[in-house]
Amino acid sequence: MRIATFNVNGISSRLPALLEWLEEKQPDVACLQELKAPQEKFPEDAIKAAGYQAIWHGQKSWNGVAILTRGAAPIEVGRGLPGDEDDLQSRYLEAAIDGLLICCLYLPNGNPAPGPKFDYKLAWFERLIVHAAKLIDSGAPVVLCGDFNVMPTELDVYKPERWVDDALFRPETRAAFQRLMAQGWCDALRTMHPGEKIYTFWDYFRNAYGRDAGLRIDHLLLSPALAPTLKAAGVDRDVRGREKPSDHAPTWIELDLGRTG
DNA sequence: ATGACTGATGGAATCAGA
Repeated sequence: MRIATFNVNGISSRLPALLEWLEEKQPDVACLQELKAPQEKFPEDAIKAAGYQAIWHGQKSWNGVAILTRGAAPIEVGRGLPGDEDDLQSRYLEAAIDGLLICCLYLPNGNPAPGPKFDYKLAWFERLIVHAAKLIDSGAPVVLCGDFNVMPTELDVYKPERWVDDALFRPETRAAFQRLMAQGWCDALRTMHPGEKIYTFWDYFRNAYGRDAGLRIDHLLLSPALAPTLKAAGVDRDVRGREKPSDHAPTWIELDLGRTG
């Protein structure tokens, strides 16, 4: 089973690129972030015509997440990250698919830091850590994936010294990510490619893609029950080099679910 | 160190992204 995460940076303007990629790679599951569209503006018909069923949580102007499936329909089990009734931002969606629990997230950017946006990022992170602990404890096969807006280590940044004060790389942010990982999650990309330079995002500024000035901020984390099924992982880098691209590239894993028994 | 680009909104200029 192939599962991908892709921050599309606006599903309306990215629709042609998204459909091209879906047709090409045919992932079984695609988690999307930054729809930047209200609930009623999700291009449901075009997605259906491409062979996918979808659930989504839209929001006007910003945020927005979706889960697409090619086989069985996604069964929604959660909308919005638990822990703060007043948080109205559309950043979390959870679905049961083929016996797996797929969690699609868009963690806040948090810049400028310090400041209220950074505080929101860290608070959101704490809620995620609490929720993720429950998922781990359940023993269920879980994929926790999306745009985490965190570079976990220096290897994940083209020029670490320039990012130390940035919300995506500050010590507090990296520490939060480490605490999440300490629950027992498997960072699929890093596990399959230890020590390798892998990026999932390149800024639109200054020809960042051409210079390979990238960041690894989109992640797929596997619960212990699923980690042994990991067969392959990668980034569809070329998608970032096409016409009207998102600033993120699709990032994916391949699971061999036959091995779960 | 910043924001050279891009998208959404709304119909120009501003916010947000990372």
